[in-house]
Amino acid sequence: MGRLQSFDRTSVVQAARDLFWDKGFDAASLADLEEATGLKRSSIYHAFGSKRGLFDAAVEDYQGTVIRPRLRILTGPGIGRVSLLAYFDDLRWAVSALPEDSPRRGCLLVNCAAGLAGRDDLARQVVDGYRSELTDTLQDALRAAAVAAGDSGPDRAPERARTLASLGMSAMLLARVNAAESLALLDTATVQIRYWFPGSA
Amino acid sequence: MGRLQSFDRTSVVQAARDLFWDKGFDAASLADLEEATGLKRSSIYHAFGSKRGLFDAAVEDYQGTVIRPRLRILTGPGIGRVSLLAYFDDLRWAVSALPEDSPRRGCLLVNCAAGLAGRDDLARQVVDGYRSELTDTLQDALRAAAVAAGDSGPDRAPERARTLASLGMSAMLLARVNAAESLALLDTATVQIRYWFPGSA
DNA sequence: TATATTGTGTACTGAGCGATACACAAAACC
DNA sequence: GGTTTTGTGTATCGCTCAGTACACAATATA
Repeated sequence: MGRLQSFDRTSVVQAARDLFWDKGFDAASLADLEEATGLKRSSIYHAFGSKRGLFDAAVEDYQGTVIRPRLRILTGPGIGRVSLLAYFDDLRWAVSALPEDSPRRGCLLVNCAAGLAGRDDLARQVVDGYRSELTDTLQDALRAAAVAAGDSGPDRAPERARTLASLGMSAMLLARVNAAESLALLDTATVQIRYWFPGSA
Repeated sequence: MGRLQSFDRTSVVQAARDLFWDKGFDAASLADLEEATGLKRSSIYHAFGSKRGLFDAAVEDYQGTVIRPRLRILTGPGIGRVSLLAYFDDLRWAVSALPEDSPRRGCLLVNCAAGLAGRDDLARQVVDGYRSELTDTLQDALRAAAVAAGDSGPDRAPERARTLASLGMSAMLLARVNAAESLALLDTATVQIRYWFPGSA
């Protein structure tokens, strides 16, 4: 054995994550990453191998700490109408709670879709995995809501799931361009859900 | 007077446009631009002032040759249900007609939203202008369709316009990640339109 | 044809990039 | 405590970037 790591890996990865979230992979320089993480580049390269290695770790953290907890709302208690509304409410909170210039505006993976994913197969797979997981989870919740509402008509869940996923992704896309319109898109999602599944609230 | 420009400005701008469309502002280098346009950098700087100047010219061309002609479908003959379906049909054609590795996949402005627009106010304004023009135009067509259908209920045009704009933008976002899913989103839009305004086709 | 004006080609600049070499520091094991 | 193993700091690498200096080419005007 030898010397031990003197930094907390998680907090370093999350500092890098926030920087990538803010500026994207290309625009985040190693100098920026040194400043954000407090590490010298030798330590970064020793621990993560490359800028890309650190980015991949940041994406993994993002999935674990941002994406999955959010998706869990959809599958959690009240799966169906309630969980769908809670999901978009959570998204709405995330967009409106952050200051206009917060580094965490929007979605790291959505930004990635328009950038890295255009020329990097791995990034493309990650983004598409997120998309399909979101759509599938929305679809399950929509089916549960339809069952609870006694809806016995044709299965509209696939197209409704695509519509809701689309509203969520667009809202993330617009979060850094026009926060008010981003919120309007999320409100549109809840309006749709209430329209499909009329209820008390 | 002096020597005359020996190149066709429009074709140069469009070559640059396609490169920016493909790689984005940052990833498109001046060496790439020289190769794509056939111009040496002295000529580029003489004619456009800077890389950004060429980019702005490219965006302007993009709006004039891609965005506006497409929006004109929505306001043109058959405004309402027909024009809405034609619009998404045109978008669908654009996504499916291009080869998997075409430089023109997706939308220059949508890519810009996740990249440049995050740190550049001018780019942000252009992107938001596009968004609002798209939404407004969709809303007009939706109102026309509602009138034609004799729909006298509450005005659902605003939320429907947001939903359709969202589907269009998401489809552009996903065009480079998963073309099949991009098409599925566009199909979802036409399904919605047909659902809102039942008709013969 | 002489001159003024403008476009083009070549060669280069300084700055910033990701990545690395290597000496040194520190902790676990014998 | 000496040795081995591993983390950290400094200094720098080679490269690419956007942008520029300047000579030369070409054409409209006088």
